[in-house]
Amino acid sequence: MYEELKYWYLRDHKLFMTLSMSQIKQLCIITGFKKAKKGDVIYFSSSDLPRVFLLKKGNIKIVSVDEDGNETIKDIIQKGDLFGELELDSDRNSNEYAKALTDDIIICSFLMSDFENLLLQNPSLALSYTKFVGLKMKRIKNSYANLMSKDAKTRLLNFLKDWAEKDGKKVDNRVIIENYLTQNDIAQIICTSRQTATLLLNELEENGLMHYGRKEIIIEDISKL
Amino acid sequence: MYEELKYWYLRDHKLFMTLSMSQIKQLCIITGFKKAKKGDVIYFSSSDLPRVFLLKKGNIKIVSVDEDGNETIKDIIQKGDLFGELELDSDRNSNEYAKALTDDIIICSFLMSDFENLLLQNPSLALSYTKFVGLKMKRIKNSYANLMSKDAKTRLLNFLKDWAEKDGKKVDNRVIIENYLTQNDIAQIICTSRQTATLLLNELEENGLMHYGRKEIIIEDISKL
DNA sequence: CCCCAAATGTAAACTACCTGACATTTCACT
DNA sequence: AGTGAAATGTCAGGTAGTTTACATTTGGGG
Repeated sequence: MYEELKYWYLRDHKLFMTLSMSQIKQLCIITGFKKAKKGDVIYFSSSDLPRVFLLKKGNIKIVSVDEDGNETIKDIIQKGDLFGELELDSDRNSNEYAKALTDDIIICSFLMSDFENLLLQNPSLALSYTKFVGLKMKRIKNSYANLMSKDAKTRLLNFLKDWAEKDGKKVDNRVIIENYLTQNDIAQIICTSRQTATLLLNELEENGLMHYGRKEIIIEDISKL
Repeated sequence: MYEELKYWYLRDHKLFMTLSMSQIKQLCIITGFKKAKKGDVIYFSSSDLPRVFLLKKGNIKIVSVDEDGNETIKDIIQKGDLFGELELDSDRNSNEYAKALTDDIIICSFLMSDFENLLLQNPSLALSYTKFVGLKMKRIKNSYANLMSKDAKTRLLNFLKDWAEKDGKKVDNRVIIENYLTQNDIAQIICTSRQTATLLLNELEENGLMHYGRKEIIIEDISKL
């Protein structure tokens, strides 16, 4: 039954819905089933075989450290997201690691080579996957354009709107987001200093546009952001 | 013979090398064969069916215009590059256009729907294509990290090294690049103002590290950049 | 060959943001 | 219940880079 559960976790993802049970079993996910809790550093053991990961529950951030020791948040992964070597082209020299942002993390994983084989046998899956990667690329390109040309305030606003849409519970125009990010995290995501982020958040608060709390974020009127 | 030429242009690309001639013909490239010269604005007729493009000769830039009218260079496309709706997911609302940077541009194109069908019939092509898109994504991610955390000077240096590697003729440590970018273009690519770019380029010139000319760029010692 | 628009050069004023340096608050854990 | 580390709040000083505003040079088209 426990075994079955693992397969189910994969099957549950819309990318894999069209696969038969035997095909899912091919992905040989036996070794790839992990739990973690808040603050845990999760992976990128460069010794290991390259893998693709699927986050079933919780939220994690992908952090990369450059030669100067600067930490950059590369990505926020949410429930249902695939991550890891999506490029299907492993170069493990990148200095990245993942960190759990919430308790109760569940991650499935499978070997890239198994996944590639499956793609070869299943063209429509390959096409879906290609579109999926493409979509991801499009998102990156957008946030990219956003970061470059706008000032910190606009970037924060855009990020909040984005977050609210992806993760918030909306009642009329009031949105409540379960918060798993510190102000420092937010600052890193929108590429500014912690101080500036704090300043801007407080400014929004004074204007009655939102409330930042450690547990949740309340946006009074999303349309006014 | 002219017809044959078109097929050849496609076949010549390593992504399509494994295809049979009949498969290539499936791509129905008849309508997609364009020439252009410097300064020409090339495409993104949103009325048209979504296409994938292949640049056979020359250099072009993809420019996007945001609501404030700011122009951002999204990409520089070089000979052999695929571009356009690589995401296989057309949303044509984006305000993008392509502009020829050199004379003597040759572009092939094919319909996305044809391409998708081909991918479905040819899983190994699908896999190659996915890897190809993945690689592109990785590059974008890198330049992204680069742009955010470094100052303008470092960004310029990185761009120059990159350019030299992709496009330069190297003799020992001396690299000559055929220049198709104005200083303004360079400024936009590294996300700074034209003035700053000019300043930095002249600084490099004074230090004897490189020479910027409208026709060519000479880097005296690439290892010293 | 000349002209003009585009590309390049230069400089001062201004500003958004970063850095560093704290004080204060919160919350997880003993 | 208390405490220490992490998160948040606040402020002054410094600066990289933008903006504005012009002057100069270049090269392609008539």
